[in-house]
Amino acid sequence: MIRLLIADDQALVRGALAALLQMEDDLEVVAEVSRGDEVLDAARAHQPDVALLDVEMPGIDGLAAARLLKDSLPTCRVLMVTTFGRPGYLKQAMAAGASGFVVKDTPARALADAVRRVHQGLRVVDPTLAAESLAQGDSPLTERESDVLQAARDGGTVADIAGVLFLSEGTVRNHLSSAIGKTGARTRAEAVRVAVDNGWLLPS
Amino acid sequence: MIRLLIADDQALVRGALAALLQMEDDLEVVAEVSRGDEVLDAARAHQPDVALLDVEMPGIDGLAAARLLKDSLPTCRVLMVTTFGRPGYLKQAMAAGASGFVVKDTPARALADAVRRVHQGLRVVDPTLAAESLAQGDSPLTERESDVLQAARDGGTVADIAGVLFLSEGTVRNHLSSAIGKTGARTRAEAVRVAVDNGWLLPS
DNA sequence: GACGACGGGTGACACCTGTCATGGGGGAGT
DNA sequence: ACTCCCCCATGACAGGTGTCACCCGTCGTC
Repeated sequence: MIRLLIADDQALVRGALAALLQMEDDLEVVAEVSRGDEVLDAARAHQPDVALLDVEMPGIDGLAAARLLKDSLPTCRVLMVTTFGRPGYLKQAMAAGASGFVVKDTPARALADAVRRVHQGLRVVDPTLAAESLAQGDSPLTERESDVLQAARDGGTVADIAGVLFLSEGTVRNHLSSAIGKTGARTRAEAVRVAVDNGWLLPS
Repeated sequence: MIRLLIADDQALVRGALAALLQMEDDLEVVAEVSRGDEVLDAARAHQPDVALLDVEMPGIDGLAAARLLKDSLPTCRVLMVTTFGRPGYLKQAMAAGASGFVVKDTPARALADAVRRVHQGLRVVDPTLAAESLAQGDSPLTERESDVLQAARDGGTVADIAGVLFLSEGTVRNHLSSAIGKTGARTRAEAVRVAVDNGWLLPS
């Protein structure tokens, strides 16, 4: 019996996923949580063998949750199950200690197999996503450039960003200009879009 | 036996949803599709009593699919099941002839009930969402303003937008300015964010 | 030690944006 | 007819934005 923990903020998806996996004879869902910051406590209480984590979650995101989980319960394998196949997420997930990375657009039967493979200690990665991830490489953005883009996400002005990050407006403009150049964009908004699509920015 | 059609682009969610509903004795999933433009054909072939449609789908979005479905198979009830609780989506869904609107963040047990209620001819609407929808009212944007915001979504310049919409740059700026004023934003990007959050723009 | 990459800053400049005034044309309601 | 609203357009203007050159200090590396 493989003991499972499921973390997803959408109750319907979470329940449906549980129903799907519960149908397998060798799988058993022992815990369900809806927030990233509930993962650790639930895992400690129910000692799952495999944790299925969504990336987008309230509280803390799935990647941070995976890190905490790996720190606290090293024997528990982590399988990321996410909506968006952003290549950057895969890298971050693997760096966070995840054993697998599956997009929600995979055949339903494959999930149970993925869970079993992960439980055996194998790595499971969506092949097309892995190719994309390797093809494009790491994020070209420096930490500060990412911060600035992150702050520019909801459409604030340079002054707003400077206020949030406690920077001079000129510095913000410089970082933005650099980020725009590196992303191949021609506008700040375009640069944000590119960075988000590639998973170079934090989730949420 | 209530015959169901499930339309969702994420294979995992679709399968899991089917598994969840299949567990009910009075429900039967007769068709699953992953694209909006496959809904009509599948419905004609399998004659479902209730169609569960996601809003975000490749091909055509769930709202357009609901319209087609209502035109072609009036006896088939439509229940929208979506990720994002954008108040504007609810209005559009109801206008498209949907009988119900459920967010994916509802308890799993409630879905089967919703399906049964819809099948009986009742309307099912998320209460908190209905309140929001009523509170904020319709989109204040004119058609052209929505078009311009839609075109501005991926961060293009005024010239780009003007090129796509075959408008003068000045006109684009005017529409943008008007949209910014109506949304209470202070930047084009902010206006886009507000409009998207409220469901005033088309999905995708 | 020299070098380069990064973070932070300033100043200047061309260009883009957002706003406003103003105009014309068309459709809907009174 | 008159009014109101929407759409399209033009011109002008202040302010925001993107780019560049140049500066400093720090840190890791060769």
